[in-house]
Amino acid sequence: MSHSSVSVRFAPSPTGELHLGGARTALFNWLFAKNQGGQFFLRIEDTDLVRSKDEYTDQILAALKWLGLKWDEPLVYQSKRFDDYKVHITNLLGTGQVYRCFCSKDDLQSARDEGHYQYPGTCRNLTDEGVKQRLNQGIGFTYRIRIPDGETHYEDLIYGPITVNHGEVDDFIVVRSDGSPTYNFTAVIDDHDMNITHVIRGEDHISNTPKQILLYQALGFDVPTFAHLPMILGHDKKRLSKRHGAPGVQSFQDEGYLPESLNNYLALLGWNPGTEEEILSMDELVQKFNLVQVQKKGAVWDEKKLHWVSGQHMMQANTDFILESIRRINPNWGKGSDISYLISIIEMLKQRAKSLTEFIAQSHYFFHAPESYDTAGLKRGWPDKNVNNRVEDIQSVLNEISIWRKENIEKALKVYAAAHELGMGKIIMPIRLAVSGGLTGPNVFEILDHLGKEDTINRIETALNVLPS
RNA sequence: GGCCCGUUCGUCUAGUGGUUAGGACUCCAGGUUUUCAUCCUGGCAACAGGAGUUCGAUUCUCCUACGGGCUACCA
Repeated sequence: MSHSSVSVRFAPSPTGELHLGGARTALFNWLFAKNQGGQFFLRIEDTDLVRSKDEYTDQILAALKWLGLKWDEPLVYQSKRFDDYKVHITNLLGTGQVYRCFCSKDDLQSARDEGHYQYPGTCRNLTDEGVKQRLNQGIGFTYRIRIPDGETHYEDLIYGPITVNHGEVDDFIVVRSDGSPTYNFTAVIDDHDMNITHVIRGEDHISNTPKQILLYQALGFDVPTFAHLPMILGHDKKRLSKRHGAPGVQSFQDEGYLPESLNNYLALLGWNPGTEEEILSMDELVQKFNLVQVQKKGAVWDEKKLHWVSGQHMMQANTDFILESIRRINPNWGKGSDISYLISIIEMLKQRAKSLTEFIAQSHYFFHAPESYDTAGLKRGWPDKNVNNRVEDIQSVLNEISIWRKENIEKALKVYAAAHELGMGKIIMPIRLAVSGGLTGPNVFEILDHLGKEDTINRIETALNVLPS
């Protein structure tokens, strides 16, 4: 039934939550698939029974959902495919492309410690008799692939032609002594069984690729196309990790970033649309994405730029969507207020908040009278006792307003300012301080309008009682 | 140790055998905004080094340096 020619997969290992590098790999796979009208699959690489945890799988899936990277069914778990792998081992053993290795872990390790980095080939040419003997003695064994002479060449969609001499490729282990298959082996079989056409993954897999190609050939499978993505780096230019304090994707959600912001920034890390546009919606990313524009060089993670990108998306974001997103990280936000009130607050503030958490912080005074006043703001806006007299005047001016709308408020205060030959700043700063506790925020007349007359008058009253402090 | 990959402003990047090497983030200085954010203007700031090819190299080739990755019975 599948008419699409392109199939890709993201294959995380559930040994930790989804990190930024994984998210970027997932995103690029997804974008490529969508751009090509292909399919995007997910495979959980849980062959490491010791380190894999279900809770990590759950976290990874949740993070991908949040990012909006929907995957096609079925979802593949490698741990459920051990029987499939076994069949291939039997065949490969039959043709001699795989052989049993009876070397112990310790022996191999000590050889490495002495500077012999490659497998010495101890068991490569054991006679049938020799094998039988060892089996009878009950010696544990692994399966290794027999790498033929020659060299392997492939064309990386991002890095170009890559050639490796087989002298550099070890007879690596494909099945451990406990019978479990290793990564390079399972990845090849799964990618084949899942009909993966393009393997898009991190650059750290470049040197695995020849090994896998050799495996494809031994198994008689078609070799897919490979594309390796450059790493995401920390400020020390080393691969980004927890050591850099790099958080999992989940925490970006908690910090109030919109998923499209993270996706947009992640896309810009190692890719560009070929134009000077930087703020792109998911649809635009899908439309413009291609592997040709992907960079070879690793890219340093820059939280500041993410923050800027986030601010751009906040400005453009749909108001209802922002409300929904805020409620997701803070279900109590604006509880008890009319939706229309909340909507108007969002429209006022989304221009100046760069994340949802900033937004929540900046919206506080729309729901609660200030409990304290910004110190630096007081210095400028309410420096001494003289201000109180003026504020009392203003309070009564406001009190006279019968139809409480921002135009009327503005007009009344301007009249007052003109009559007393005062700059508007002298009037607005103390009022802003009184109602919001600080000197930043949207148009002050609009704030008063939203707060309502009673609240405004009360907050000014409170300020008159406690200020200057 | 070996192999593979990479190298343009601090960071993300554009770019061409001849360009004042462009943009974005950050930072700084102005302007607009009665505040803040936005917005506008301006500024700082890069082709790792050395050979070679060439009339001419940031661009092509080689070497060096530096950085990264892999070299596991991890993925």
